[in-house]
Amino acid sequence: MPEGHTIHRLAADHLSRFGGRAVRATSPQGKFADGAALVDGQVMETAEAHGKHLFLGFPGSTWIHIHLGLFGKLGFGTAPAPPPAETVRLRLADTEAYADLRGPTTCALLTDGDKRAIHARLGPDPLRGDDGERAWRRVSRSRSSVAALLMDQKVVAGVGNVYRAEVLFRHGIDPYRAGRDLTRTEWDAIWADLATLMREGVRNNRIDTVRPEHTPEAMGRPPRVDDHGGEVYVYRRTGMPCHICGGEVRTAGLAARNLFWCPGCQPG
DNA sequence: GGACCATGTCTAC
DNA sequence: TAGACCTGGTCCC
Repeated sequence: MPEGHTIHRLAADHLSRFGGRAVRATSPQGKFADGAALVDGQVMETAEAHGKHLFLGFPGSTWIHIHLGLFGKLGFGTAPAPPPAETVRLRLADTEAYADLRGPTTCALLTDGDKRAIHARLGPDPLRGDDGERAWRRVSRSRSSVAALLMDQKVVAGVGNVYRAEVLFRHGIDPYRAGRDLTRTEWDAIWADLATLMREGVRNNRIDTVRPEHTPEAMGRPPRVDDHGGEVYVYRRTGMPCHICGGEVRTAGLAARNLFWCPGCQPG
């Protein structure tokens, strides 16, 4: 269940295992059989990510485009690969390693032109070294809530429900505030923080957002591990006390997703 | 074994 | 905004 940091990590993982090497490609599940046959035996030349989209590059300007969606997973293993499960959409393998893709929203072949079109409809990505200027132009003109804007991939590519909730908490911003009511200073701080948090997410392969001074050890409280593997302030902590003010963390539906925030620390 | 939920996105109404 | 879609983990019977 991936946000942008996971996809950038996966791009790097593909490059380190398969970059410059010929790979066998198969689709045990069958839904990508034609695509797999076309790249089978080809050299993986590059791998890159933009937001939550992963692109694996093969000769002849041919790309495998992968979007994991909510359920998709990519798992790596060491050769020899075991018989694949029936749900594996795509298996890439060489003599050293294999990668199994399951449950993606998208796994398709693209031309260069197709790929450019995807980049064009995505907003700037903090993990691609983009600056926040283009995003600010949209945010500062929008009546939509900052919570909705952060999840809009045309505005910012790569942010998902966890980073949205956490970055707004870290900056004390009410998720329902309209984008056009943010100050430039607030937006710049959010953008810079996203870049820092997401880079750390790539490095650690998990989302941690709690500042050192707010860890349980620093605050003299019992240790805790949030059930998605990282340390967070509000994500999926509904009804629990806020680490900072002790008030109750709240949740609400916003555009078919769960929004989490602390009304005490993020006043409207 | 079944219901339900999830870090996502698209489409139809 | 509701429903669809792709999978797997957890909880409850």
